[in-house]
Amino acid sequence: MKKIRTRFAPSPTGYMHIGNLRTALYAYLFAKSQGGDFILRIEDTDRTRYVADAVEFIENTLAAAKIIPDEGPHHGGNFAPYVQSERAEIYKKYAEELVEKNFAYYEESENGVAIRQKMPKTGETTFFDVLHGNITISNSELEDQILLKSDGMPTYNFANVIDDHLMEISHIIRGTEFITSTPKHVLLYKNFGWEIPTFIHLAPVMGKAEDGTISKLSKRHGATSFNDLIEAGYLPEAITNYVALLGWNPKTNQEIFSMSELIEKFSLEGLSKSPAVFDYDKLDWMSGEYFKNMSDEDFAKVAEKYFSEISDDKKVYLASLIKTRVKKLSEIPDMIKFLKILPDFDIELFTNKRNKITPEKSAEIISAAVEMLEKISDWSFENLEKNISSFIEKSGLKTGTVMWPLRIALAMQKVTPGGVTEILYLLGKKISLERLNSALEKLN
RNA sequence: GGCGCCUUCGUCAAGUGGUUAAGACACCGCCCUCUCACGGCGGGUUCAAGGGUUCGAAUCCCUUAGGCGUCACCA
Repeated sequence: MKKIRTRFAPSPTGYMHIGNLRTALYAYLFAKSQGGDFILRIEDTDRTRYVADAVEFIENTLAAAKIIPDEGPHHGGNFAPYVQSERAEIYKKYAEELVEKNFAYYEESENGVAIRQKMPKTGETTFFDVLHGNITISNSELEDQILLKSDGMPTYNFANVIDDHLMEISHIIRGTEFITSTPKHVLLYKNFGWEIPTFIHLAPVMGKAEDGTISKLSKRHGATSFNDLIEAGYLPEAITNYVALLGWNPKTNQEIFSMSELIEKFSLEGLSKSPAVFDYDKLDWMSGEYFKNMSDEDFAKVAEKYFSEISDDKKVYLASLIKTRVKKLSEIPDMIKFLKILPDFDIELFTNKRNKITPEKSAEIISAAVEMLEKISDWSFENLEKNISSFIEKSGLKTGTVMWPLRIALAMQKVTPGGVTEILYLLGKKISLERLNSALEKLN
């Protein structure tokens, strides 16, 4: 059997749209699942759109997503070069061959000489697409397209055919926007007498705007590039996992997949031919699943830059509290800000109906708690827990009734990651007592 | 506008003539609980519309509507 070879052929724009990333992922997964090769090829034939370092950017992004090309600009391979601007001579040769065969012709204009493909005026062209079946388009819809521009560079429609053939690409996986230009490509393959590869045109990734309208995912929908998402604090693995399921389903109820599981389970049959809306809620959930499944140590490492104000010996402990409460890393600073800076005193917070708490009652409880806490020298979490529970027991009050005013005094906010004991431990004895005493003063 | 593609819960989706139309996210309720989370249990909401074919249609055919794409010396 012929070796499966797929390619990802982006133009170097310095931006990795999530739809492009998904295309690359599927091409990669398909090749790898079949024991084939995945090729990265840069389509930079439009010299006016040159972006510095864009090739490195693409390579780095793929690497972060764990999509590793077998061949590419910096990966080597038997079909180099993998950058189209470096292959100009090749396209020129084939374009001239087409002119000789009378399938193309020269055209003069003020820009210089270009070569156009001669399209049949009648009949129709049919090609097979794995997702859509046979697609037929009348040749009368086709124009004599430019093959070689007057600057000597090929157009996309020409270069991709030459390269896909020369690089022995077996399956072309790309977006639906190329469906209508595929007959032109097919005609080219026929003109050369080349074998036609298998086409798989993927449905686009859509975005939902605030007003509910749905359109192709774009910047108006917020973070829409892989890098935007990383910046927002999602794990690359979570993004890849989510994106893989956006348009492909494994026919089981499994949702969490490692890259190797993805490769193992991937098949073309699971690909969906209708557009899929990118759902940030579900990405959040999946991201949370990844965090929860991490060890405290690993989470602390990944959240390192957001933990900068916490002393090293407490980072892993903090991680254990945060990892079940976070969907993206960028939420961490707001969540733990109170550890460093106590929000302004607000007496309203000391009133809580459910726990039957009033500012007056709070003062009593805090005062007694301060007395108890001052005597504690072993400020470990376990010891704090022990002392606090016996303190509550002796008081005859309900746990919530005692904890509420303490939490408010310590954090000055109703919601905290972790309970009062956790906060006491994180804050340390000195600061804890300072905050408690300060609240007491203001309450009296 | 021509041509092409698409259409099952709000979203991702299973489903290929006979099912109570899975599952997940989100949402709601309950339990757990010192707050918020986590975890557990439960709930509502779906076959775009209209015609056929058939004993029987989400599944097959036709029409309509809507969405998207494409008509470049961009990719």
